[in-house]
Amino acid sequence: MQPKRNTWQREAVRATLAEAHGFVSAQQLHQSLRDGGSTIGLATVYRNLAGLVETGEADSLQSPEGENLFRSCATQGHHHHLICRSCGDTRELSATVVEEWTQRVGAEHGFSEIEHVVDLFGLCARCRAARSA
Amino acid sequence: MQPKRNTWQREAVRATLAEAHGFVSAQQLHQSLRDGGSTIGLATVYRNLAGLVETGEADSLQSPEGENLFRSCATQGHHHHLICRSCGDTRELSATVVEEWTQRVGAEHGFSEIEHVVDLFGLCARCRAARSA
DNA sequence: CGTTATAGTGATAGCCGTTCTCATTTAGAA
DNA sequence: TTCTAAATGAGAACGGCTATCACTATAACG
Ligand SMILES: [Mn+2]
Ligand SMILES: [Mn+2]
Ligand SMILES: [Zn+2]
Ligand SMILES: [Zn+2]
Repeated sequence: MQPKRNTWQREAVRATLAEAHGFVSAQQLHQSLRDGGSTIGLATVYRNLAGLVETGEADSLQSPEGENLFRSCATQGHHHHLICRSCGDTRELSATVVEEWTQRVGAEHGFSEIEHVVDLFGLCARCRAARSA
Repeated sequence: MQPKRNTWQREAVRATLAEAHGFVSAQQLHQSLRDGGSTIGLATVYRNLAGLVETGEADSLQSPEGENLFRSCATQGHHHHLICRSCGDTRELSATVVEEWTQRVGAEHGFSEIEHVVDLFGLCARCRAARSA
């Protein structure tokens, strides 16, 4: 395995991702960085986000619209998310019942190498209040 | 609500979708139609697929690669899928435990209007056998 | 230290799935 | 049959993302 060099770009992506409240897109992150005066390129943001996902430092998921979103999660291992589709506020979830269900269903149908992505999108209490105001 | 006209294009999409074994993309469906001698346009395929999804005649989901896939499902109401990522073979699933978990987690965090998409991708027994052969 | 090999960067072109535009066609009511 | 607007389809446009490649700068090495 080739050594990973430490660049200020990667550190900037890491830091800005950590500051974000919820899941953000690569483009949003890039814009935040540029707004903060950085000259980082968009391709570099994509590359470093992919790298952070690979090492497990960041999580990624598809939005319902098909865009890839990223987050620096507190939980280390496999977990799920409850995400406010309005403000992006995110709660990390563990779901033993879902894991078990996945395994059982896969076995029942003779499937292996089951991949499951279970992320919930909803409207948080704060955003619901703001909407009805 | 404006009346829906019956076109041979819509019927062709419906029929070809019904013939497909598993989930297919709009482009795949378009290609199948053209291969069968149809002169239907790609935009029309997209439009009619969207229409069929709206009326519940077809299901749609995102592949892990982000492409939208469509299927004419036997089950009418809300359900989930177990899909072979190699041959596309699809099993329809009901998942009471997942529904309950979704509701409970949403309530616990004060979220409403929870949207959950739970589709499992795996490798079916037949494809697993073929791979090791 | 300075030198150097090369991983990393970034402007930009390209890719691919999807949607939009708009002139033309056609379903279906009258 | 006539008529109107829903539907179509070729192609342009869009948006997210990846590939390209000349250039930069990290960090190993002397
Ligand atoms: Mn899980
Ligand atoms: Mn469900
Ligand atoms: Zn919110
Ligand atoms: Zn299979």
